[in-house]
Amino acid sequence: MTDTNVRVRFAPSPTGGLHLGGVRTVLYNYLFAKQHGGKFILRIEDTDQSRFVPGAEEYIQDCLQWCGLEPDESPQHGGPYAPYRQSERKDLYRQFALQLIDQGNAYYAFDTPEELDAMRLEFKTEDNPSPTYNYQTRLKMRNAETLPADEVSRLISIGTPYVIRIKIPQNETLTFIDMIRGEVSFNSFLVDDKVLLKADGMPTYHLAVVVDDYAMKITHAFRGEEWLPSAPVHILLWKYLGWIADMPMWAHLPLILKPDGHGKLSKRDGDRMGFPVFAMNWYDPRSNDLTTGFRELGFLPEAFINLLAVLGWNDGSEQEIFSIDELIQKFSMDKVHKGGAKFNYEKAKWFNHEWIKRLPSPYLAERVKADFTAKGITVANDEVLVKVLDMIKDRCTLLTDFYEQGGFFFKAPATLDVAAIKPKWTNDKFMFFDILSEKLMLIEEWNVTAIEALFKETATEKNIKLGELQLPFRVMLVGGKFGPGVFDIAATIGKAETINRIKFALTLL
RNA sequence: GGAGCGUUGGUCAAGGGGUUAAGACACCUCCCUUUCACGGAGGAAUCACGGGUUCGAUUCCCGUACGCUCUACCA
Repeated sequence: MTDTNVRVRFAPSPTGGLHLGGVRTVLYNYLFAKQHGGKFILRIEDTDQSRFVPGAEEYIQDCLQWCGLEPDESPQHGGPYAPYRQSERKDLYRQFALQLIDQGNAYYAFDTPEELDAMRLEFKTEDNPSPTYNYQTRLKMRNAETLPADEVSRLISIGTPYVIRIKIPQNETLTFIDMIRGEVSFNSFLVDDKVLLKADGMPTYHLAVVVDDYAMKITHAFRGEEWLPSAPVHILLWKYLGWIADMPMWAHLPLILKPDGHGKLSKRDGDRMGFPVFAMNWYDPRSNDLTTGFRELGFLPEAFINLLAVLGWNDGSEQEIFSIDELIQKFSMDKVHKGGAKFNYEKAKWFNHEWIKRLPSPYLAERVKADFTAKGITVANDEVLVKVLDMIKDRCTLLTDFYEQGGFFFKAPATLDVAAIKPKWTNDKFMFFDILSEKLMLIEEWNVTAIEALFKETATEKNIKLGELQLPFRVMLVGGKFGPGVFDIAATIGKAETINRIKFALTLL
């Protein structure tokens, strides 16, 4: 399966946070490249200067790094086909637009935005609510198809703003093989004369993607399903530019849908329903909005990758948990679903839980420590932290849960759930714990068996059922009704701390 | 409106002419556990609808419905 010629790319435009669907596209690109021993390229499609957002490009690179999906060639690291930022390749595109004009496959157009609006309004009917610039309407517009040649030259020479549009043939069937959907075909009569080169001299996506995919020797192009309708434009471009033999294989990925209702999943849905949509925290410098990401919410990159991989793909077996290496080995585009999938946050969390359970605690400790520190807990001894993580892993779904589930090992609980024990509290129980704290003092070998034995022995002496005492003991040490075995907790926090917590609790009861 | 794409339990999905139509998440019941979890056992689908083709269709073909995407000098 090795084909070192394989070259794929992720080509985002740097306009904001990196969406789930974007990361999945990256992932599929990455898996495909690695599987074939090829190259994965990051190319920044920043041809729309009005949508430029400072920091967005760096943010994308950081996300890829966090996910472990680092490109072989990128703006940051360079590569044999640099530059990898379309704004820096600006001059390249014009010559091909001009070539298309020479060949009669494109033409100059001088219509102002207002004139275009007027056209759309004029031709708008009930049957055709969105008229396009096409073989019919172009005859009624101001362009090189309707103006005499000398007028066109004159307009250009006096600096009239113009665009270059592709001249779509009137009736041609355009077909290609999609790696996921099989044969897909379109008739050109419904395709419009897309702008190739904008008035500011920048190419549109359509021109740039074809020129760059060719220039960068891209062999396979994976993108979201929303691009399917513009495929015929791209096919025509590959053809007109004379590169059709080098056109990449395409795969149009199914969309990730809203959990409720229908439609593409958006950042808004996440805000609305309380789950992340972006890979990492994204701070928008224009609106001052901070959007929480999967990373900051406590997701492991391993789990994030895993859940994205199986959102629309599976290997046909019952396996659901895949490491990146397994994915590289097993991923295959023809097993990608055709239909979109609704995003399910509950299931997403389940994947994280599974990964927490599987990953070794020392590894987890590295990722949990910072959260502990930020929340005011200092871990003096890493070994203790690892031991604690071993004990509480099963009850942590997100990395941030470790604080809730394990904080009391390092710091006495700030509040005790006394309401949980008060109703059944008796003076005998008070006496029990009072005596217990004295006796615990005398234990020489502080370990689970010693503590448990002493606890039972004292309970028998006081003639109280063990079950009646364990819950209060737990609340004293933990603060609430949760956590691993009480005696394990006592053993871990140490003699002095255990006694202190009992004594303090007794003052509240 | 048009075009393209899609449609297996609430969700993710396996399967694909003859099956008891896998599995997972969520939910419910029970077991384990004198905490909370983990773990274990159960529980739900006339495979969107209508026509064909066929001895037989969830699976193939054609329609219909529904949904989504696109229909910008945005990607």
